[in-house]
Amino acid sequence: MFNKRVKIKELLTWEPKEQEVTVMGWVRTFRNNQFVALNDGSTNNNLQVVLELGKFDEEQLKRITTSASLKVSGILIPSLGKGQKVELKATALEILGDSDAEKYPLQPKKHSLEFLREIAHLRFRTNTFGSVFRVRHSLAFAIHKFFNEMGFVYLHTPIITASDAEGAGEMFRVTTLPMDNPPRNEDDGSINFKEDFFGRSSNLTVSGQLEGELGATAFGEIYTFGPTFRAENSNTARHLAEFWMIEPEMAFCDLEDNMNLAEEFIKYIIRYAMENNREDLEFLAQRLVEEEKQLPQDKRSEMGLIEKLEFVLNNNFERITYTEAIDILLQSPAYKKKKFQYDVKWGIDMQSEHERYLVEKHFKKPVIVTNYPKDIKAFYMRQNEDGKTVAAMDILAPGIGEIVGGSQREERLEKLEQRMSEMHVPAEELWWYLDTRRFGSVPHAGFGLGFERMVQFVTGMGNIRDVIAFPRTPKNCEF
RNA sequence: UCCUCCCUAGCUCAGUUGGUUAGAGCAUCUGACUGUUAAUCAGAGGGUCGCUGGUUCAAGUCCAGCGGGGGGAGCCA
Repeated sequence: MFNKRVKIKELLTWEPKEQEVTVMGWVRTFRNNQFVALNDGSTNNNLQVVLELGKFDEEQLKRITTSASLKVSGILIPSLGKGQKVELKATALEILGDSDAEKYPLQPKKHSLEFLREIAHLRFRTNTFGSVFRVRHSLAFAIHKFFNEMGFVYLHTPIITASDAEGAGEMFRVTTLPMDNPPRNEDDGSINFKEDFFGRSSNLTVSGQLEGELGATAFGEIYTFGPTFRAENSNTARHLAEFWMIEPEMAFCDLEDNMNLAEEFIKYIIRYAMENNREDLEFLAQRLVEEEKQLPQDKRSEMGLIEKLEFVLNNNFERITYTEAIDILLQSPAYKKKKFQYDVKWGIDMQSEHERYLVEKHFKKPVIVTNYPKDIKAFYMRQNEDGKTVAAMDILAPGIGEIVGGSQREERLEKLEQRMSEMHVPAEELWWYLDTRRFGSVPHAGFGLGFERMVQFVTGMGNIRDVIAFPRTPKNCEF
C-alpha cells in the first residue's frame, strides 16, 4: 500500500491534529538515537520523525543511517522542540532499504559541487540538487504550458538526421557499420555509407530548426523541445555535448514579433518558477550568497538571485542593433583604456568580454542585439535592405552570455539560394527545406533557447554540468 | 583545442629551505548522554601523498611525461 503515503511537502502544511499518517523517505540525519530528519524529495524541508526511547528495537535503530529508506507510520503532533512546527510521533517503523554508513559517500555536511558531480547518481539527495532539479522541472513544465496557451503545436523533430548542412557545429556520427572494418568504395577507398543502416551517412541532430520551419509553414506556430548534440571539444562551464533546446518557429512573424515572443516567453517561465518554487529559489539564493562569500567584494553579484529574477520580470529587455552595440563598445571606458583583449570594430563577431561588458557593465540587464553583419551569421537569416546585415537577434543574459539565438528567416527563394551558394551550403541536400519557399512561402521567424543556460540563469548555478542530471562533456560519459 | 592553477584519509584542507613514525576538522566505528536541529562529550580505526619514470644518500616536497579536475579563452545554446 505504497500509495497511501503522504508527501512530506504536503504534510508540513497541515495543522497537527493527531492525524494518523504514513510517510516514506530517506534519512538525512539521525540525532540522539531519537530524531530522524526524513526527506522524500518533495521539498528540502525534512520531516522530524520522533522515535520514543525504548519503544523501538535497538538493532533496528542501528540500521537508521544516512540515506537509509524508511516507511514510518505515526501521529502528527505539534513539535515539542524548536525548529519545526510539526513532527511525527512514530508508532510503526519499517526499514525499506539499508544504507551502509561506511560506504555511503554523502555526509551531513557541505560538499563541493565538483565532488558531487563525480557522484551524480546520488547528488539528487542533496538540498542543492533537489532544488535545482525541481526548478528545472518547473521550467520545463512552464515551457509547455506557455506554448500550449499560445496555441503552438509541439513538434517532435528528429534526433537522427542525414543532413549535415546546418552548419551549427561538429556532429556525432550515427552508424551500425563495423568500426574495425567498414565497407569501402572500390574507387577511392572511402567508406561506403550505402551499406550503413540508413543507406547514407547520418548524425545526431544539432538543431531542429530546419524541420521546425516545415511545421511552422503548416501549423502557423510550432515549438520543439528536445535533446541536441554537438561534438565540439568545448570545455567550459556553459557547454555540453548533449543539451536540451527549445526552438519555436512562427509563420507570419517578423523580427519584432520574434523578440516580443522571446521576451514574453522568458518572463513567463521565470514567473512560473517564482510562483511555484519559491522555497527552492530562496534556498538557491542563500546558497549563492554563501558561495560568493569566498569571492572578493567586486566579484560578487550585485543582486541576490531572487532580486535578479524580479528585476528581469519588472524591466524590459534592452534592445539595440549590432551597430549600436559596437558604438557603445567603442565609446566605453573599457575600450579607451584598452581593457579589451580583442579589438572592436564593425564586422567583428563580438567576444565574450564585449558581450559581458554590454550586459553586465553597461546595461546591467538582458540585452537583445539585432541586425548582425551577414558574414558572421547563418545562411537562413533574412537579408536586410542595407545589403550588409541580417535580421538576427541574440539575447544576452548577465552571467550566462548568449541564452537565445534567433532570426527572421529568409523567405525569398532567390535570396536564400544565392546566400546558400555564397556560403557553400549544398542546396540539393536541402531540397525539402527550399520547398517551403517554393510553395506558399511566408515571412517567418524563430529562435533557439538553450534550456540548461536558462536553468543556470534561474538557479544561479555557475556550471552547466550542475543543472543537467547526467552531463555529457568531452571525456565524460559516466552514468 | 589553447592559457593557467590544482590533485595528500570517505570529504574539506595543512604539510616550512627535500630529512626520521605524513597531520587537523568533519564523516565512520565504539562508548557515554538523551527533546535533538549538520546534537554534544570521550576514545579508536582509517593513507600506494593521481599514475609512470627521473634527479638525490634521502622525494608528499624538485624535474619530465601521462591521466583527471577547476578557472579563463575559442566554438556556441
